[in-house]
Amino acid sequence: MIRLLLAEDQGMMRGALALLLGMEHDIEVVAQVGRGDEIVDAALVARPDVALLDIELPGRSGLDAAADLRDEVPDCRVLILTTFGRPGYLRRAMEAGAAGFLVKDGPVEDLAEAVRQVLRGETVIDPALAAAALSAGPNPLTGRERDALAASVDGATIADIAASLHLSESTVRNYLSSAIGKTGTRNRMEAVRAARQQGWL
Amino acid sequence: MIRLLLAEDQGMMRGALALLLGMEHDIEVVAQVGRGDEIVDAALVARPDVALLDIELPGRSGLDAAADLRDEVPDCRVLILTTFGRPGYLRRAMEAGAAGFLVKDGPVEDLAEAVRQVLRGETVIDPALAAAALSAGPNPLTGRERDALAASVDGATIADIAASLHLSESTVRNYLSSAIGKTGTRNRMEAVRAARQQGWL
DNA sequence: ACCTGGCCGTGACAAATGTCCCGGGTGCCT
DNA sequence: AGGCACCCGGGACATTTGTCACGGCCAGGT
Repeated sequence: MIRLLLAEDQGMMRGALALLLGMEHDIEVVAQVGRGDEIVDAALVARPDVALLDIELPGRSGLDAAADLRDEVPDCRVLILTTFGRPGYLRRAMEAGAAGFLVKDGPVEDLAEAVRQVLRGETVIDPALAAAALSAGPNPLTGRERDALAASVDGATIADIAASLHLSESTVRNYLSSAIGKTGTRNRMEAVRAARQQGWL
Repeated sequence: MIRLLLAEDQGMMRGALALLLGMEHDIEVVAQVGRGDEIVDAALVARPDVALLDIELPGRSGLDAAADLRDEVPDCRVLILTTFGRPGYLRRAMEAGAAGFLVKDGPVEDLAEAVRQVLRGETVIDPALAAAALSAGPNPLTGRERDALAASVDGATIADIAASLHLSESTVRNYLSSAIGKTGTRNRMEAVRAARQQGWL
């Protein structure tokens, strides 16, 4: 029996996946969580063989949780399941030690098979996505540029960002200008969008 | 047997829901589509008793499709299933003649029961959401203010918006300024965010 | 010891944005 | 006929944003 942990914030999706995977004769869902910061605790208790993690989770990113699992529950293989096949996500997932990366498009039938593959030690990745990730190159943004961009979502003003990062307004504008340049965009909003698209952020 | 049409863009979610609902003894999934502009055609062919529609769909909004169905396939009851329980969405769903409104949180078990309820002529709505929709009041934005806001997502400049709406830049700025005032925000981005949050847009 | 790159800041400037006036036109309701 | 709301535009103005040039600090690599 493959012991599976399932982390997904949308209740209906989580329930549906749990039911479907539980119907497989060789899979048993031993833990379900809806928040990223509950993953490690649940894994320590339930001792799953495979963790199926969404990326966008409240509390803690599934990618960060994957890195945590590698340290704290090394026997557990990680399979990332996400809505967005962003190159940067895939790259970060691999760096965090994930064994597989699936997007929520594509048929459900693949899911159980992917779980079995990662347990056999194989790596499962959509080939097209892998190519995109390689061709896109790594994240060119520095840490602070990322911070500034991330803080500027939802229409925060320069003053807001400066306050939230404890920086001067001039500095923030320099970082943002730099990020706009690196993303090849015309303003904050486009830069945020572009960075999101790539999975930087 | 309840004949069901399922419209949902995320392949895995669609597949999972189809399998789960198909396992119910009294439900048969007679059509699955992944785009909003395929809903009416599919319904005309499959003649479902109930249509389970996501809102955010490529091609055409599930809310618009619900209005279409009321006109073209009036026997078919509409049940809206959405990620975001936004007051404006609920309001628009009701105006489009939907018989029910579910959010994708909450247990899958409710789903089949909700389908049966709408078929019996009952209306299914989360009470808390209904209260929020009533207390929020109707959409205060005029048609053009909505257009201008919608066109300003993703960092379009005033010039871009003016071009895409065939308006002068002055006009666009006036509309945006008005929308910013009505939403009680400080700039475009906040206004867009606030309007989205409410389900205006 | 030097160079590089990230980090943090200032000042000045041009461009974009948001606000407040104003005008005219239309259609709808009373 | 008047009032009202929406549509469309112009002009002036203050504010915000984005760019550029320029400092200094610190860590790492050669």
